Amino acid sequence: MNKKEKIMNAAINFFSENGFDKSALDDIAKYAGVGKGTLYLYFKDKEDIYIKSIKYIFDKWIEKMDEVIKLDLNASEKLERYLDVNIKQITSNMTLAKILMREIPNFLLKLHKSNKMGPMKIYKKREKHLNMIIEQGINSGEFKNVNKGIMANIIIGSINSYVMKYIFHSDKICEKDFKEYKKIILGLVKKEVK
Amino acid sequence: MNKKEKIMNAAINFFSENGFDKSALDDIAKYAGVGKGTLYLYFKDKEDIYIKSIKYIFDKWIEKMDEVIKLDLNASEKLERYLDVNIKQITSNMTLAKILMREIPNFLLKLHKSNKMGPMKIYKKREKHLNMIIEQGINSGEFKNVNKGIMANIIIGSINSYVMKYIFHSDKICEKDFKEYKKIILGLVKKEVK
Amino acid sequence: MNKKEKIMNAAINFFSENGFDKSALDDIAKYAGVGKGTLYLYFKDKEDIYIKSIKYIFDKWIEKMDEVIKLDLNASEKLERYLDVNIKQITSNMTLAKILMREIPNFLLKLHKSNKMGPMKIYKKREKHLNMIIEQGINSGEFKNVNKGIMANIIIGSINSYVMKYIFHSDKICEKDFKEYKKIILGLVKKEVK
Amino acid sequence: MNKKEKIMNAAINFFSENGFDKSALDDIAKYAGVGKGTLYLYFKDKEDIYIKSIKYIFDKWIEKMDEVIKLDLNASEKLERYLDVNIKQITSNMTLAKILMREIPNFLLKLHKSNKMGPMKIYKKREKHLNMIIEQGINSGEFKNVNKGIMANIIIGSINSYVMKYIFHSDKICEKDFKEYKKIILGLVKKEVK
DNA sequence: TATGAATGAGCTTTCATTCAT
DNA sequence: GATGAATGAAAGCTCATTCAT
Repeated sequence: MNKKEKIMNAAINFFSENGFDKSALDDIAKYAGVGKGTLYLYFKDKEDIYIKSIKYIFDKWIEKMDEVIKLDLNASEKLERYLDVNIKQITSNMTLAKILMREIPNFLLKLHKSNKMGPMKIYKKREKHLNMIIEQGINSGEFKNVNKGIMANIIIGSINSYVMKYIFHSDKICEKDFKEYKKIILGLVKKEVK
Repeated sequence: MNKKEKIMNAAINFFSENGFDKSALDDIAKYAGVGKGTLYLYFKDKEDIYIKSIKYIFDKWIEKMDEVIKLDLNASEKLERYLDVNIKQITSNMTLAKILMREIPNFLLKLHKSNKMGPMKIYKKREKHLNMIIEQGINSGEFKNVNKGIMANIIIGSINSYVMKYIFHSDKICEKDFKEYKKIILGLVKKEVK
Repeated sequence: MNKKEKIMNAAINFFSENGFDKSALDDIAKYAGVGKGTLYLYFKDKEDIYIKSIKYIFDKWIEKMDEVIKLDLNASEKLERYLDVNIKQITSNMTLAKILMREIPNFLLKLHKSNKMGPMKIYKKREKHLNMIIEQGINSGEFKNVNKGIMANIIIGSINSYVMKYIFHSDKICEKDFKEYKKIILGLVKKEVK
Repeated sequence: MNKKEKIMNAAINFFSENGFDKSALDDIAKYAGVGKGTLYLYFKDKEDIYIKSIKYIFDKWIEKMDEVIKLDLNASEKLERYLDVNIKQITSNMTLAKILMREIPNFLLKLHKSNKMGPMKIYKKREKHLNMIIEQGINSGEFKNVNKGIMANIIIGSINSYVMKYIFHSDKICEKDFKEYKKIILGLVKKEVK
């Protein structure tokens, strides 16, 4: 892991735990094992560390999702795997969960305010992925002819809800619940079998 | 409007726009038309203003939702009205939308950290409401026998997704989209008609 | 002395001794007997403290010069008194001397760079004063018909030179020297007596 | 130009424009085309670069003045040429002008504070030169029997005033003004002709 | 000899909180 | 109750200097 990555890892650690303003560069530097001045060799300022770090962890996550999309599976299997990757990944990693829940909205509003919506495209990835899966399912006749955009948003929203639940009741989330959840989501899109 | 309310209104205004840390008590006091010291007569500290203000706006919103719940309607009509109240209210009020999107998660994580989960019950209200509506639908035979908890979460998540979309593309959100959205949500729970 | 003046006095003390950048607001606040934050109640930022403080001491000095100008004296006497006020005042006050020597040029270049030349008019006061005295002398027939502007500049330059000498050899500057100096300056402008 | 000179040239460039504290060694090294560490092979620290650079440009300038002193001219011609060298040189080179106006005083106070007055002798050169010219004039009967030291200081001061005027009103300074100025300075020392 | 990545002391500035009035 | 002047801890950021290469 090079120095830039060390810094981003440290940053993510504090940002996810305390949010942007309550995270001190002093702590991030110490945790990363570098001098405070070193941060400024790799990043322009605190916001730059924040944005690049969020994007960094997001990109790693998106990679995993992209892999699923490329698999040679039918739409139902793919959607199931996709939910696995999303929920399992997130709920096995409190940091990612907190980022998703608090920092992403904060991050988007920040970008929105400063008109730097470029990086926001990372956020649209999930929407795009789900659109692709649903389209595949419709074309292959597996899925009902639902409105892709709206359905994608419903699924994303449900993932987020699930994550939020996890953060506050992580003990009560179990494999059985998750199976039930997946079954319902699949039920939303799959054609009824007579 | 008494002084405490004036302060909370001012607070909401800044918190929703700039978040907790970027909102200055100086501005809040000025906007509320009271002295800075006065804030401390009504609230313990900044966080107390934050928590009470979020709760305040939330409660007013919950009241509206409670009204719907009490109406003498069948489950489908009630769910539709409930979505109306949620989406219409939120998307006609950017402040509320931003609170929902950014401050609520932040707020919950804050409470979670400081072990003051008491106020969090306000957040469970929507879950409870939806549970009630779905239960009514199931009992009356209108709705399929879905898992209430999971379905409630899916619906809440979809509302949140919808709000986020609104914040970033408020121009593109139209009545037609909303109708389609409602039809789909209702489709999730209603029994098929032969 | 009110708080703003206390701060400016403290500021002048450090700025004259160490220059702008080597003067710490921490020290200025401590010396002034106020909290660091208090500086920002009375001034916008460090540069504002600097500019206002320089202007402050300059203005007090200009007042003294203005008094001389208003005296009912002939031009020779007035010029002599003017040199007294300039040299005596400066050389009895190392702070003023250092301000004149280092901070004023620095100050002017700063203003020049930031295009805020408004306050520079304070610097033109001496030029104006001398122009007035010389004009009076010419009109009354006491002085030769010299070029006022150039002569005023020569006199100002000579004062500055004198001050610089003082800073580095304050021990060697004596009353006798000063008398000689004044005689020469007066000799530059006064008509020869047959 | 060797590396040391390259560095001093770069240094002068920044010091004259921004002063000591606002000039970054980073920029100086880059401008000089050497590594930042290299600065420390040739100089002890930033102040050393500053002092040696000022001295360097000063020495080059003094050389020019020395040449005039050595010329086989009468005192009046020499003084005129001396003013030419001073004013023309300075006012054709904003860098030199700014050094003279701001950095020299700063430089001298710095040296004075750290008791390293050795290099200050460079500053006395002009005084010495003028003393020599005036002495020559007095001895040859061209000049009045003025106090050399004081007269030298008056002339130096007038040059400085002239330079300051130039920096702020460089457009308005013209050949005609300069001629008038020289005539007056010469008038100060030359014997009246019946 | 030459480098530039790395450092951390030191700076300015902000702002929640206090308290005398 | 109501105020706002005063505070100082805490933060982000800069940059002269070092040192492994």
